[in-house]
Amino acid sequence: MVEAPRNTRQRRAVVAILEDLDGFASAQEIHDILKQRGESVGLSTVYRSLQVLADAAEVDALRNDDGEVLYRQCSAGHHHHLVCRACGRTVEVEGPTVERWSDKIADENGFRDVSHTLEIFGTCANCP
Amino acid sequence: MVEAPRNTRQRRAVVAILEDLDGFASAQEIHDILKQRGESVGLSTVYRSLQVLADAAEVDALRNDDGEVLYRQCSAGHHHHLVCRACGRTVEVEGPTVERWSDKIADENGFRDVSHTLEIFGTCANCP
DNA sequence: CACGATTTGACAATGGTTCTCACCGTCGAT
DNA sequence: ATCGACGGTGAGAACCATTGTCAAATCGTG
Repeated sequence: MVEAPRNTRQRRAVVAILEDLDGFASAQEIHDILKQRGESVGLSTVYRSLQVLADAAEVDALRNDDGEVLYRQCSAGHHHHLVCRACGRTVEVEGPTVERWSDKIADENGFRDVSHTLEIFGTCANCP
Repeated sequence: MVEAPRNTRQRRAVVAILEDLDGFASAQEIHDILKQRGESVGLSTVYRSLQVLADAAEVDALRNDDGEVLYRQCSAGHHHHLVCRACGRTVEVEGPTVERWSDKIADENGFRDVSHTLEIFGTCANCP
């Protein structure tokens, strides 16, 4: 039997931020926002909470060009992201064609247990 | 007029390693291999050489799950990778459909300066 | 060869992330 | 309601890939 995670102020605060945010944000950004709101949470705790949430697939995680990990609360199910490099605004997109294509490629080359990563980056209309 | 890069022992050594290697390798791994071969090259120099090569699109770079950057000598032109999780064997693949799809998605959402990352992971026929 | 600009490399610095560990808070049991 | 075991917290240190520094070595042209 697995222990249920405890319901702490800190974890609730992190989840609340993720619910408010539109796009992807780094752990450090979330930490800063919490501080601004006066709901200070230790940086370690922010990292830990995000890891737990990501492991539970309650948030999506990806790396930007700088190698930073960004987190975002997303809808369930397999999807990809169109992410603004400047402001992090994110559009969830589906690509059934891509899924089929990647499965076919893998099959043709004798690969099994196939997964893939696909993210699209750009600058959104609101950013310079 | 841009200066041509100099032809130094160190840079030749790094390129030679990349030619020998089949799959992706990190800067640190390449540095270690150089040391083993007795062709010691400073770590900074390995990083710089790889950056230069990556900027010139002579090698491809991608990040593994741990955030390390991996490098590999690849054929010219835009392509993606089908990588074996177990042995690292890599197959270069093209996906013109995917390119068009991602451009279309980005355009429909008003994003510009679009780039994308796409890698396929699986277990190859030689691996259990 | 000589010279100047580039490159190198030992080392320090950076920065995101993880670890440590003593203290705290939660929550099931009493 | 309160207890107590144990997971959670947080300040700071540690970690580690990568980048910056700068004096000394090297390349290649004149």
